[in-house]
Amino acid sequence: MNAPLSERRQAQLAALIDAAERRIAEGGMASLKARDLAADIGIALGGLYNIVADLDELALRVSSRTLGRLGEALTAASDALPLESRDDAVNRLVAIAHAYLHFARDNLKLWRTLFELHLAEGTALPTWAADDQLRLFRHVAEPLALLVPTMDEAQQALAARTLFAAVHGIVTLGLEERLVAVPLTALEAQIEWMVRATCRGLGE
Amino acid sequence: MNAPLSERRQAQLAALIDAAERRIAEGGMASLKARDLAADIGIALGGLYNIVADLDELALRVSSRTLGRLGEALTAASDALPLESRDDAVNRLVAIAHAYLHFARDNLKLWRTLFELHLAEGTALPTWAADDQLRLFRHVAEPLALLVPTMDEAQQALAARTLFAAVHGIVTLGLEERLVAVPLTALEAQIEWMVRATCRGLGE
DNA sequence: CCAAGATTTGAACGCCGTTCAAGACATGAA
DNA sequence: TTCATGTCTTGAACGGCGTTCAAATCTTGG
Repeated sequence: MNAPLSERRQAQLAALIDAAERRIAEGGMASLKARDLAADIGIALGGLYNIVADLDELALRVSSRTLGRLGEALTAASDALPLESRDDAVNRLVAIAHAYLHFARDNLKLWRTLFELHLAEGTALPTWAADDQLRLFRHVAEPLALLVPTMDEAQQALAARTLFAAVHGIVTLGLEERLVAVPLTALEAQIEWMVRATCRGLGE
Repeated sequence: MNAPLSERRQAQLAALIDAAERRIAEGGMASLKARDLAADIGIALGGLYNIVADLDELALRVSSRTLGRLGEALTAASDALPLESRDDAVNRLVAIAHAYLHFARDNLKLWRTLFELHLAEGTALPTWAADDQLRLFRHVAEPLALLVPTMDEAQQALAARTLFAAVHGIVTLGLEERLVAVPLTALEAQIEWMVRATCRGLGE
């Protein structure tokens, strides 16, 4: 075992993130235990802190990976559709919203940890993590721009954010199993209804 | 100190919830520590578990109180407005949404703990807690019923839930300080825009 | 082959929620 | 009043957690 240091570290980091991702997918963020992870990748307990500053950083790295996969899912949903007419734009927004719902459902625990990261009060999140978030909004902003060409860019960004947030809220409550369960198809219908209504409202 | 047991217990429970509420309002759910709370109300550490089964139950009781206050805030916002025409109904929905935003902002940490309760996998939440949630949806359902009188009750309930969820999502992302800050007035405008657009969409 | 530096190790620390044997206390009968 | 009995309260102790750091182990250039 004598690969160059940095390479070895890189491999250890990747293995660690893999293990953490598996653990979170299985049992949520609450099951991210230092001792388990160290055992998973075959190092001593203290060794974790040579790879990663603390478990929060690790959760953040897993989240970044999850955000990446989410972005791919939204891209796949977008690219399948044309974007020429206003109708196309609306259909794309619906498709993106549906893709968001399905990603959240298929990656429930990982998706939830995206919003359970509580960075220690003072510290801001790394720029690479913030960038991932902005990329998501852009998925929405692109078709939206076609619907409201008169808005300036800041307004468009804000509108995209709002639409994203609304869909996010519906998905969040819809997948919250401590409330009355809503069938997936009903959830899809509600999301579509709400996106179309909002788009209609945009024109006025 | 010789009040009847149940009375004494009731007082201890109230004091405990008070202390927990103060702690959460100050530092979020993460600062709900058994030893601090025991000191706050002047009992021994172990004594907590005579009053409450565990800290989760305590967080739930604080949340119930918070939901109660939220309900009052929404009621106050509703009662200030007439409810006769369709326009009245829309205005009420906007007012309720705005009241929700302001409550969340003014009670940030307490409001957030409403959604951070992670009951141990298997156990369902007590009925008294579930009822509080349904009461909230009813605030939205009442004016909504006036807008869509043709829907049956189940459909109306679902629509109310969806509208509530959409507003909730906008508020959640809007108050998330790890993203770009959005001014309060902009948030209000976005919420109003989205509620009105949705209402317009309802008619079609 | 060795010395010096880098890396890994796991025992130990401090903090946490929760438990439970032991002590303090109240109550009613004698 | 005195004591026995049942109830409530106490805080030391337990097991588990994230994190640290002196010591052990490896790696490497001379």
